[in-house]
Parts: sequence; structure tokens; C-alpha cells
Amino acid sequence: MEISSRSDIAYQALRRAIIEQALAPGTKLREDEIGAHFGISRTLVRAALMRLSQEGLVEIKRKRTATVAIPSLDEAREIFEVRHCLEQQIVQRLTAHWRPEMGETLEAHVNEEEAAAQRGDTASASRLAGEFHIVLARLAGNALLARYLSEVVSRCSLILAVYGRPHVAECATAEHRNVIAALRARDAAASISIMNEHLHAVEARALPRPQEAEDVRISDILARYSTAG
Amino acid sequence: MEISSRSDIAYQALRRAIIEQALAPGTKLREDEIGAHFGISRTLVRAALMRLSQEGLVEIKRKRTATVAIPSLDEAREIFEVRHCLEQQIVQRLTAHWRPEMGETLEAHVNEEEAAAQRGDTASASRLAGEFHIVLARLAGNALLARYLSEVVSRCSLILAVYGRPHVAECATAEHRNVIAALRARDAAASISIMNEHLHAVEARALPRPQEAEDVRISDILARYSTAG
DNA sequence: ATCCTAAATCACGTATACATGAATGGGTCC
DNA sequence: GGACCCATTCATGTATACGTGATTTAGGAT
Repeated sequence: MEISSRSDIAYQALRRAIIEQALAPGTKLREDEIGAHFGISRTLVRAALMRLSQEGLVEIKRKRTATVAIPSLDEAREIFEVRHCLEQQIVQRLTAHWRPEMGETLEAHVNEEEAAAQRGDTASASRLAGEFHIVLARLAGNALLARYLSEVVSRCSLILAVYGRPHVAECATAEHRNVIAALRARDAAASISIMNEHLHAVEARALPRPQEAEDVRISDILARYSTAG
Repeated sequence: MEISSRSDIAYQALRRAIIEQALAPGTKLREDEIGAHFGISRTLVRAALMRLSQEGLVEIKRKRTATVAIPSLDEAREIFEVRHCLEQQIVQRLTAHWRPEMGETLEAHVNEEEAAAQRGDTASASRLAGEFHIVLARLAGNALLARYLSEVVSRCSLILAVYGRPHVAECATAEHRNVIAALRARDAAASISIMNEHLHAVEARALPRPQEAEDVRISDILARYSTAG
């Protein structure tokens, strides 16, 4: 049976391309072009784009070509705040209903992250780093929590693409192993604290420090380019 | 300028009808029928239905007429859990950034709830009771948090429709006033505790007690009907 | 060279057509 | 009388057509 409509194929492909930063924020997503690529009509492309738009990965404005979303700094901070809140709940659930095989699953995933990082596949490494949190969410056993977290983690990739320093690989495997260790100990307080630490590290890699952000002015940037450029 | 496409009109109307329980869970939503009512084509109706489906208010299955969603008990519990988590964050933000005029806004809203309840307009009263929490979320100043909460609160109306006792008006105005009072005192711990209490009360009205749910068996129900029916 | 304007092109918004898979009703057989 | 099967009807899945607003390009004036 044909499980997924061809609209889903376009949706999945676009989503992944955006998350892996193959499609940079701001990139135009023309319906015709995408439809031609997948061999589907604009009708189905629009459905995929609308879905991505609801998830905050694509921006759709009336009568304008859709683009990969460019989250503002304010949105970025909002996203991270919600993420903190959701991940805390997830960790709480995990320590409450921990089962040893969860540790195996997580361990296996981190190994994949490490492998991707070691072979220099930064796109996959970033994606897998994000997916680690989605695996956590699924294991926590609340589908809605997992859906929201998945959405929020995807948008963090966008934030990293816009505000993160270039070439900063996620390099989070060590931190992920710490999280697993804390969960295995089933110590809720410690797990939450370690997760919070990790999330702050992720946020620090993705966002400029607050005072930096406020200091940056267009004239400063232009000044840099007028002396040496 | 024509701000909202006509698809939005259908979306808004359907959403409100579902939330006010004018459209009961399980009701069929035929594209032709809806399109004819609003004077739009199926294309636009589909867009509205897809959006509602992503919010969990409508169920869409391939090649089947869309229906108003019927949340399962498991989903219902998941929804309430996420709601707890989000509302806690909202209350935390509110006590941190409290401004006196927020109290006025909230007070005015509760007055509306009360007015609707007193004139016997239970549909509006329920909707306004839910919207109280959405107003809180907006005042908290995190748009994403507000969006998720709005989605979750809408789905609570569905849960109430499916599992709540009939004719149970929400009657939450007193509890809402307690929340406002706690926020005004800017005591985060007390506010969170009062909000948790309120949410548990809401949940108790919407869901059967856990042991009840497990005890209910089809044979029990049939037994009732074979003696007296 | 720059800016403004007008025409042409492009991309989206929406309706509609046609194909296909579900639902329904009538008729037949046991 | 009830259950099964086929034909019909209905509702959705998808492509396409056409109108309109956005965008780009070419040309001319300053």
C-alpha cells in the first residue's frame, strides 16, 4: 500500500535539506521548481510548504515566493526557552520510567553521531545531534511532547545556520554521553541539571552572547569592510 | 487590503465551532459541503482542514472524509501533561515581568466569562474560560509558548466534549480570580501552585478518574442496559 | 550614470476537471 | 429473513487552467 502521498516525500526532503543547512535561510522555494524536481504538481508542493510553514521552517507570505525561514533573535530566544521547558519535562519522565534498554538505544545513537563527526560529515553530524534529543523525547512516551520538541529542535538548526559561527560543528557527543549517564542513575535532579547545562551550551554555540548582539550595528559591520575590503 | 484569505475564514469558523462544541467530535466535515457554505472551492477548504488537522482538532485519513477529532484517553492525558508544563512556564514568566495593567486585562476577561455564564451562554462561557489561559500566554510575551498553549487548550475543549459529564459548565471564574490574585502578589511559587491546582480541577472535570476509566468495560455498560432498558 | 516608468514575464491564488478509491443501495441466493 | 455481491453514487486525490499581483527588464529622461 502506498503509505505516504508524494506530498510527504517533498515535505521530508525539504525538511531534511533545511535542517542539514543544504538550503540556507532565505533561500527561495518556488512551487514550480520543486514540483518539477519531484514530478508532482504545485498542489502537492503547496501542501508540503504549508506544513513546513506551520512548523516555522518556511515563511509564506501572500503572493510571495516561499523562503526558508530566517528566525529573528527574539524568536530564537523564544524557541530556546520553550525547548528548555519541554526537555525538562522529558528528562523528568525518563528518570521516572527508565528502562535499561533505553540506555542501549541512546548509546547506539551517540555512536552514530560520533562516527559521522569522525568521518567529517558535518551535515549528518548536526542532524544526528539534534535527533538525539528527538530520540529522548520519543522514549519519554508522550507523543505530543515529542512532536513539539521535534519542531523546536528543527528550528534550532535554522538558528544555528543564521547566528552560529561558521564551521562550528555541534560536537555534542561528550555532553550527550553525560546525559545518558545521569539518566541511567535515575537521579531526576542531576539529570535535569546536566540537561540544562547541555542546552545552555547548545544555545551558546548557536546565539551570539546577549551583549554582543546588542552591540552589533550595521555601521560597525560596514566599517570592517571599508578599511580592508 | 484583504488581510485574510477566504481559507482563513473557513478555518476560523470551523475552529470556533469545534471549540464551542457546536461540531461534536466525530462529525463528518465534507469538503464540498463546507466549500458551498462559505462560497469557496475545495482547494481552500482543504487548506483549512489540513491546518486544523495539524493542530489536532480534525482527523484526516487518506481518501476518507475528514472528521472532528476524537482524542483517545491516552492522548488526553498527554495533552494535559504538556499543558501543565507550558502553563508553569507561563506563570513563571508572568511573575517575573509583571505589570499592573496585566491585572486589569485579566480582570476584564474574567468579567466577560462571568457575564456569559450568568446569561446562560455556556458555549461562550467555555470558550472564554479557555481563552483566559490564552490571554495569560500572550501576556507572558513568548509567542511560541502562546501558540503551543493555544493549541493545547483548544484540544482540551475536545477532551471535555468527549469525556466530560454533559452540562458541566466550566465555572472556572473563581479559580481564575485566584490565579490573578497570586500573580499580582508576584509570588512565583504560590502562583505556580495555584495554577497547578486549577489545572488539576480542569482535568478532573474533563476526564474520568483514572480508576473509573480502567474499570469501565463494555460488558458493564451492556449490563446496565439489559436490566432496565 | 542614475532614477523613473512601462511592458513583459514570472509566480502565486483559486477554481475546476478528471481519475480513483470508498460508501451505499438493490437484488439475488441460500 | 438475512447475508453476500455488484452497480451506482459519492467524496477525495491530483493536475491543470486562468486570472492577478509581484518582479524584473528595457528604455528614456534628467
